[in-house]
Amino acid sequence: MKPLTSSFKPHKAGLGRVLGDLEKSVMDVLWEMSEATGREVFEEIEKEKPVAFTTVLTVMDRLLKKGLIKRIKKGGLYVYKTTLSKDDFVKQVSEEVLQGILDISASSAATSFVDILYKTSPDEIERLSKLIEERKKGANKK
Amino acid sequence: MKPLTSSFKPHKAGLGRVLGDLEKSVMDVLWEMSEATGREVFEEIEKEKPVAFTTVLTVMDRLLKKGLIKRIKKGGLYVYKTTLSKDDFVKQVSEEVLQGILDISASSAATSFVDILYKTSPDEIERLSKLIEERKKGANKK
DNA sequence: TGATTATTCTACGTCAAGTAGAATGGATAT
DNA sequence: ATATCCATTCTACTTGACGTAGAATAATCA
Repeated sequence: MKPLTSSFKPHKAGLGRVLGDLEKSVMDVLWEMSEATGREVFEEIEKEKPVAFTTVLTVMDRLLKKGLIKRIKKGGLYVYKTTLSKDDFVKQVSEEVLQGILDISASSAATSFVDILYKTSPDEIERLSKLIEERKKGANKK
Repeated sequence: MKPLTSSFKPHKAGLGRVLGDLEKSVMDVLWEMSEATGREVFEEIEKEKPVAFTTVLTVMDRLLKKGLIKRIKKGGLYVYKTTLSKDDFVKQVSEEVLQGILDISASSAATSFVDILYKTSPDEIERLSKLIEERKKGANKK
C-alpha cells in the first residue's frame, strides 16, 4: 500500500501530513460507528463544530481517493467505512514514521523511545521488554 | 523550546512538517561543516542539484526564523550554524513524534517500534534491551 | 412528475515550502 | 571616494494539501 505518510519525512522531508483536522474527525466518526452515510458523519461532526454538509462530503471524497475509506451502495446511498481499523491505521502510520526516524539515527530513536514510553505509559515498558525477549529468541514473524 | 513538529499531529493532524527537502539539505550541510556562509552552503547544495543562490538564502532565512539555525557576523558576512547538533535535533523530533504516536496508542507504538527497529538495525535491539533493564531498575535519568 | 436529498464539480482561501528575480546595503579595490 | 561586487532582504509566483462550501448534476421517492 502507498505510504500514508508520503508526507512524513523528517529525513526526506515533506511529511505533508497524515490527516488534516477535518479528515481526522471523519475518520474518528467512522471508527466509532464502523460504518455510516455521509449525512451521518456530517451530523456527528456538526455536533462539535459548524460545518457544511458538502464540506464533509468533500473531505470524505478525498479520503476515498487516498484509500483511507471505502464505500458501498446500500439502498439508495453510499455507506462509508474505513479501510483500516484504528489500530491498524495507527500501526501503519507508526511504522512509517518510526522508520523515518530510525533512518536518521537508530540509537537516538531507541533512547528517545524508551524515555518517552517510560514517561507516558510505564506499564508498557514491561510489554516492550517481553516483545524484545521474543525477538531475541527469534520467536517472531507475523 | 517551541516544538519543531508543531506540525506533526497524527492525532491532532496538521503535522505540517519538520523539514522540507531543501531545508533538509541546508541542515545537512551545516551539520557536516559545523558552520558556513550562505555561499558555502549554496555551493555544496549546488553540487547535487541546480538551484539559485538566493533560493538557498531564502530557505536559510526561513530556518533562521524557525530557530533551527543561527548566525553571527564574521568579517563582512554572516556565518551560519545549526542551533542543535544533529543528534539533539533527531532526539527532539523523535520525542515529539513518538509522543504523538504514543498518545494515540502506546501498545501499537511499542509493537511497531520493535518490529521496525528489528528490521532496520537488529543490533540496536540489544541496546534497547539494556536501556529497558536500566529503566526497570530505576537506574535512569538521562 | 416534482420535491428531496446525495454526490460530484468547481472554486476560493490559506499555509508551508520551493523557487528566484529585484532592491538594498555594505565592503573594497583602485 | 566611488564604482563594482556580493551578501542580505524583499517580494512574489508556484505547487500541493487542506478547509470550506456553493452550484450543478444525479438518483430516489412520494
